[in-house]
Amino acid sequence: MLKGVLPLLLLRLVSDAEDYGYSLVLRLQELGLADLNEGTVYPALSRLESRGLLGSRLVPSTTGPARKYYEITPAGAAELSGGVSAWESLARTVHSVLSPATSARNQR
Amino acid sequence: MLKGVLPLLLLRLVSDAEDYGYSLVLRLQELGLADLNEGTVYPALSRLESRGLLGSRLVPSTTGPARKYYEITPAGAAELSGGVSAWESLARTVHSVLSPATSARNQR
DNA sequence: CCCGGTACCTGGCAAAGTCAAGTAGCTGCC
DNA sequence: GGCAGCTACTTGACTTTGCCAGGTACCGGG
Repeated sequence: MLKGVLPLLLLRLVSDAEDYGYSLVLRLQELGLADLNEGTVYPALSRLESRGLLGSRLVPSTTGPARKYYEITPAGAAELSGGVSAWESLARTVHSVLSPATSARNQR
Repeated sequence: MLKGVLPLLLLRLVSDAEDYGYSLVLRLQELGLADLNEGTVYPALSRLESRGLLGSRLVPSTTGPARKYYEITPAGAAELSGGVSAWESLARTVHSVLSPATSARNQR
């Protein structure tokens, strides 16, 4: 399970430069999320769009059907930055619990 | 959302020393998971027990109803160690995607 | 002309967390 | 004695979200 960070990852990738679903799937797979499925990503993108965090436009491709490029909206950027801090905070907490005394001791 | 790390946190806390649900809720809240609810923790503990990762016994208390103490099983310990590496791997991946743009300035 | 790669969508499912409420033992206060 | 309030666990309905499977469709090459 991706534990709900997927939307965050998508926002982040798209915030660099607009991109389309299929490409995002491939990028995430290469980043180490090998068993990530299209059936997971596309709905996630749709949700983000319907929440107004992403915008999209169709662009014809010469190598296949039209691609749906997504770009981040201001609301999406806000969500992203809030989400990143939430994630960092959670990750720190989890790490401090999971890792034995060595690091748990001088964590804040 | 705690996104699936909760079982891991519980296994970890219990692996230190056996403990009961209510106490675990309080400990996790103090660790920074303030909006964590009993309704989240108790079912999570039950699931872990039904999967054979935790064992339990009832112990009468002088300050209220009997407490259900959980202790980790060998299977639970295995699950824990596997889960920790999975988490750390995921965390690393997520961090590497998220970090680049969120300038290093508001890191810890 | 069909196959394989590109590209998207959908519906049904299951796991896990949230919310809300309920049950019940215990202490202390009036 | 009764009630408030803390302790402690349980349960049910609901929602999100990821997983799986399948479907549609455009394209180039053998």
